[in-house]
Amino acid sequence: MSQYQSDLLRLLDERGYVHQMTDAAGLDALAARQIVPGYIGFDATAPSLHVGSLLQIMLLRRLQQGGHKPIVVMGGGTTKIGDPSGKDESRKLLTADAIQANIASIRTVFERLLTFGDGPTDAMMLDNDEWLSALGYVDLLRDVGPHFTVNRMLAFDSVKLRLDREQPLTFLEFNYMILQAYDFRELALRYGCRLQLGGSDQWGNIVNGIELGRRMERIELFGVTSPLLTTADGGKMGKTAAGAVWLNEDALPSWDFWQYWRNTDDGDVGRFLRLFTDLPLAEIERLETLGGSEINAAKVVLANEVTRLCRGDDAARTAEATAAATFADGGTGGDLPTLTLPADGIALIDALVGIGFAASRGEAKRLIAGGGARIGGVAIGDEAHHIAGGGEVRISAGKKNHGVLRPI
RNA sequence: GGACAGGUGGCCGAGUGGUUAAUGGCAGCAGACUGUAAAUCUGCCCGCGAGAGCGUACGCUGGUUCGAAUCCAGCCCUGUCCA
Repeated sequence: MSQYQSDLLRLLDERGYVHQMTDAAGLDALAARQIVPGYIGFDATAPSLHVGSLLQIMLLRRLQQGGHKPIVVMGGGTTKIGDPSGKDESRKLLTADAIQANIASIRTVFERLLTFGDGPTDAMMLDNDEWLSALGYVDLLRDVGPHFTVNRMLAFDSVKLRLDREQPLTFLEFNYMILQAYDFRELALRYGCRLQLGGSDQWGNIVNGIELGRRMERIELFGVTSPLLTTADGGKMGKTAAGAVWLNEDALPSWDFWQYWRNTDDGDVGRFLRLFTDLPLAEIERLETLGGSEINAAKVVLANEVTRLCRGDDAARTAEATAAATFADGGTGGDLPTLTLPADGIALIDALVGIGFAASRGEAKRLIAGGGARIGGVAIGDEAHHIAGGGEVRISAGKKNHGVLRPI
């Protein structure tokens, strides 16, 4: 396994980050010899990335830990286009202002996971709009166009999928891969970037960039892709009752974030510990051998570590304390969602909606009818139930969603 | 520009005048079992309403009809082929 020379490849390999790699020996030699600037591109379509992107961010973190320079490329320019990969619908186009606001918001998470600065291995964040916007169409066609054949572009999965499904693929989107390849070349010229990382769905795009670099500039570039992360039951990562699991705290409370990790499938625990935490491998190996219900201890460690990385120490500690109070003692912890309880009480339905456990009154009723609504741990089957005011009340929807009604 | 096919609930996909708020699958939520896991089984799954019911909904606009997702017309969008 670890016949690699470089710390970087050894690190990536032993923690399970590598799906495919171009010229492993070449990259290994390079990384052993010099600081390798490497980049990953991120979307700027929303004000926060979600856990699906965390693996990529961790790749950059490992790059830095391995003594190299991570470059975060925000797709300000490419977001104006939309990557057709893996999507079967075109994305909505965003205004420049919205994109800039998104980038600023996303940056806050990167600052927790990477060390930014001016040093040789400090991270930097760029916006590809910087060079893409300045491109002249004719120049681009002349310089880059000859290096792409439509034949090959049509063979790409991202394109083929759309065509096979008889779904529209606009020319705008078709050009995405060209611009991404151009990014790599541009980063190589500007910053000596030699490596692009990404999810396995980016393999084609990455290889394009490598080829473009070689053909236009005769630079040798490298690519590494990480495995597509699915949960043990085959689903995509990153969905909860409330929707996507956002990395930004203002998009998803840390309590919910912590809970997401706490509820990891048994079969994913070891893998996730390796990928998403800095725990030493020996420690992880010990944790993943825990059997039966003991594996819950490992899940708590996972939740704590990931929350600590993404949200900070306090967030992790509060969430853990809340979980202990809520689940182990059946009480209420500080992190639970709260709703003020008026002096004359509140209808159960309104409380469920108000605290966010039901999206509509109808949904709240169904929850009650299904036996999922609890007050102080006791299931309430009466839709018209009224919660009396006065003291603090614990309200639950199902076994996992708990909240507190607190008198004013 | 022409011919043909198509646009249905988060997604896929049935439905071609009435018992259709619309079969089925996926995703999601809840219950049982458990370990805040998985698998399995059960229920739920547009909104409002205690309820009878009401309001919205099958690309858009208008029409035919007692009654339309279903028929007609125009428009918009997509695909395939032709020019």
